[in-house]
Amino acid sequence: GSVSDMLSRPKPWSKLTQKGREPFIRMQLWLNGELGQGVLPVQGQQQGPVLHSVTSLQDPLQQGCVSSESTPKTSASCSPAPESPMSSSESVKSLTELVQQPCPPIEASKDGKPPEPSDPPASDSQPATPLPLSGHSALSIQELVAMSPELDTYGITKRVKEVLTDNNLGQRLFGETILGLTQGSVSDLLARPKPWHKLSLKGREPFVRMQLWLNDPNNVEKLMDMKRMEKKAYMKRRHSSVSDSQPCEPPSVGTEYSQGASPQPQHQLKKPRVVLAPEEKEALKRAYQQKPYPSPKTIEDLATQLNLKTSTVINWFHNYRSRIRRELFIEEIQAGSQGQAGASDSPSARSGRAAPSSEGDSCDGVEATEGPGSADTEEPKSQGEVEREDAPRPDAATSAAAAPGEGPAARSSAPPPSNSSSSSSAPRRPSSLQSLFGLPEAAGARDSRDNPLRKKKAANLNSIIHRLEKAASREEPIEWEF
DNA sequence: TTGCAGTCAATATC
DNA sequence: GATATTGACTGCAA
Repeated sequence: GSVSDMLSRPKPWSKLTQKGREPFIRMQLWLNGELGQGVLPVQGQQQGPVLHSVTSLQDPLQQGCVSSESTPKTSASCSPAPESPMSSSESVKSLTELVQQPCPPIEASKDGKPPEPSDPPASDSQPATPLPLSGHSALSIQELVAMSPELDTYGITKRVKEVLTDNNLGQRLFGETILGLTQGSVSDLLARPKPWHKLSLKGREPFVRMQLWLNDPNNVEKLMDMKRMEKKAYMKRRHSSVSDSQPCEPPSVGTEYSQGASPQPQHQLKKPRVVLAPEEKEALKRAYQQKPYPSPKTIEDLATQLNLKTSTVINWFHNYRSRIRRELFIEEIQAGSQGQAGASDSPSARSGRAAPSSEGDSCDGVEATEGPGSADTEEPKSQGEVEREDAPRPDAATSAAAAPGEGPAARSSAPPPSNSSSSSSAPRRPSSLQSLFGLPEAAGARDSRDNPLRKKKAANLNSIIHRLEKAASREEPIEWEF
C-alpha cells in the first residue's frame, strides 16, 4: 500500500522528511543498479556490492570527520553481499550524518576530499597531491547531494567566508578548485545563499562541496598549496613570455582556462555587454512594481520606450525577480536565526515561482501610496521595494489590500518610467537601489520597525488568500498546499 | 511558451 | 587585486 501510494503520488523532495526521503534514495539507488545488484556501475573500482557502493561514498566525507563513524562503516562494509535494507539504510544514515556534521576531522586523507570538478583548475602543473578527483566522480557527488540531509546553507557559507578571509584565500581560487565555479558565482553564493529546501539538486551541490571542504582537516593547507602553485606557474609563465618577447600574453593568472585561445579574434566576436543606465533601471523597476510579470506587449512597449532590445527587458525582469526572491530568502533566514525557527519554509517562498499573483497588488499598492515625505511613507519605501515586489510582503498585507490592483496595474503599459518620473525620483535612487539588493542599510531600516518574520507571515497569508481568490475567479482548480 | 534555477563572465566597486 | 554586481545564456519543467 505504501509503495502504491508513493509511486502514484510522490511528494516533492522538499516536502519530505528525512525519513520520507529514504525510500526515494533507495529507489534511486535501485535505478542506478546499485541496489540489488552486486556492482556499482560508475565508480567501478573495487567495491562490490551495493552496500559498498554506498559506503564507499562515505569515504570522502569520512576522512574529514568523525571517528565514531568508522565503526558503523566498517561493520557495514564487512557484511559483503547482504544488501539488506538494514545495512543499506544504515549507510545512508551515516552518510547523512557525515555530511551534516561539521565535525572536527580526525585525520587527513589523501584523496577523497573536495570532490573536484573534472576540469583541471590550476594551471599546467597540477600538484601531484591535493584536490582533484578522488576516485569519486561527478556521480558520487550527485549521490551525496541526493542523500544529503538538509544543510544549513547560511551557516555553511558563513563559515566558508570566515575560513577564506581568515586565511586570506580568494573566492576565485576557492571557486575554481573546490566548487568548480567562477568567482562571480562564488561571491553570489556566499553572499546570498538560498535555503536548502529551495535548491534544486544541482544547486545543492556547491553547498555539499563546501560542507565537505569544511570537514576536511587540510582544507586550508591544500588551498594554500594551490595558491602557491598558481603563483609559481604564473611567475614562470610571465618570465617565459617576457623572454619570448611575446608582448601580449595576458597575465592570465594561473588558471589557464581564463583565456582559452587567442584574445584578439575573440574580441570581434564578442558582443559588448549591455549596461543599463540608472534611469533605465529605474524605469524598469517602476514597471516591475506595477507589473512584475509584464505581458509581451508591455515588454515591447518598455523596450521601445527605453530603446532597449526586448530580450534585454525580458532578461532584466527574469533576473530582477529571481534576485529579489533571493533577497527574500536571506531575510527569512536572518529573521529566522534571530529567533523563530522554521521561518525558512514559509509558504510564500515555498510556493515557488514568485507567485504571479503577488504581483500587481502587493507592490503597487505600496508604491502608489508612497509619498516622499513622511516617516510613514518613507520607511515602507526603502523596505517595500525589497520585500514587496515579488512576493506579497508584510506591509502589503495591510496596504495592498486597500490600494492594490487596478490602479497601477492598469497603467502599466504607460510606465511613468522613462523620463518624467524617473527623473523626479532620481535623488532617491541610491537608497532604493541599496535596499533592493539587501544592503545592510536596508536591513537596518527594516529592523527599526522590525518583526519581519511576523510581517512575512502575514504577507504569506495574504498571498495565499489572494491567490485563492484569483484561482476562484478563474474557476481553475488549483491545488494548494499549505 | 514562459518562468525559473544556476551560471558565466564582463564590468563596477572596494 | 579581490570582491560585488548584473546582463545574458542554458537547460529544465509546467
